[in-house]
Amino acid sequence: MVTALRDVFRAKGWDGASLSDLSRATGLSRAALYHHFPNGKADMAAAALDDVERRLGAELFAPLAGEGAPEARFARWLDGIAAYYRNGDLGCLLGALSLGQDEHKLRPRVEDGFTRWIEALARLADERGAAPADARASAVAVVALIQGALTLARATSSSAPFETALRAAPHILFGNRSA
Amino acid sequence: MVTALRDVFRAKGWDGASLSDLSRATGLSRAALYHHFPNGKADMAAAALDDVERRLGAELFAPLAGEGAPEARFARWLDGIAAYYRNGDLGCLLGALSLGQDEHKLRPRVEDGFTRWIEALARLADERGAAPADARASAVAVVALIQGALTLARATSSSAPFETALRAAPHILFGNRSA
DNA sequence: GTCTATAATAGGATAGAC
DNA sequence: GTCTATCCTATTATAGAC
Repeated sequence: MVTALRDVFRAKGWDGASLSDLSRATGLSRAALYHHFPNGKADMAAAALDDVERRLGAELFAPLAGEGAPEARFARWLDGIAAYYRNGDLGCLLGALSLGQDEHKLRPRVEDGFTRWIEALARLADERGAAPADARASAVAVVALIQGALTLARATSSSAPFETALRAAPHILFGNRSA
Repeated sequence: MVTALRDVFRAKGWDGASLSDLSRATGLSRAALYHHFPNGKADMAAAALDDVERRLGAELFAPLAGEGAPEARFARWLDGIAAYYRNGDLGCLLGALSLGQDEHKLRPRVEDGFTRWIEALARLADERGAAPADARASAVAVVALIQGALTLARATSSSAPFETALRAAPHILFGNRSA
């Protein structure tokens, strides 16, 4: 059920995801949703964030910090990313929730999610011997690249930008970029 | 007036931008807005797209195709981009409108806008001698990078990701990346 | 051209039956 | 736990005065 909610937020964002949408996706009435999530949409989005964090943490970010060459781990991670986003057909929950509701409670969680992505990738670049500042800059660039590629994929109804971005990612994370 | 509308869409996206928001930003009543834009929000967003296309076309993309070394033109373009997005404080209209309203009339225009960005940058990489496919891939990566950096900047309330992305952009567009 | 007033609808949320 | 029914508010849109 949470995955159904999650997918609505991924596809429509905070403002676009109405209770009717969420009700339809889950097969539950609006009132029934309030039984599971007393605070309404905010609780549903929080549950979706929980689900994504738990799932991606276990399947993608744990192996990323495992053993083997950094390049090989990153390549596996990219494969996982491609699968999770279905080659660009699905959006990113963090990105979708970053627009809208100005003052809401989810903001820190979204920010935190992005920070974790960046730190995990920065560690990888760091292992390869990059200077800390360069490692972080490369990691930021890779996360931005993937986020933007999902935006382009959605806007153009094509998976091509996403695939292009994933191919470029290793060069950006590990490539020799001075300053 | 159109720039006020534009900025609301940039900040809140299609779903988040209500007529009340647009009315407040312009200082006009909702009814007065309908006088200028008979079809409501859709017309306002279209006018915002017109404004952005005209403005960026003249100030950024025309000089990009001008004379001088590609690297220098690209550097000036990046300066213009930084100014237009106020170092990441403002969002991208295309990106903001890419989420929401499933079937609406603006979709082709958003797609077209992104396509023009990509083609302009691809020409630049092409001038530098990149193979056509590589030039296009690099251009896609740069547009995605900038888009994603704006998402990160908004999510983290920091201009740092945006500035990092702009520094990385020349290496991605012109750097030696083999396939 | 802009306003006030108003309609019609959708969204968010709650009450209470089962 | 899930439903129907309901409420309140916000949103989109229109009518008509000035």
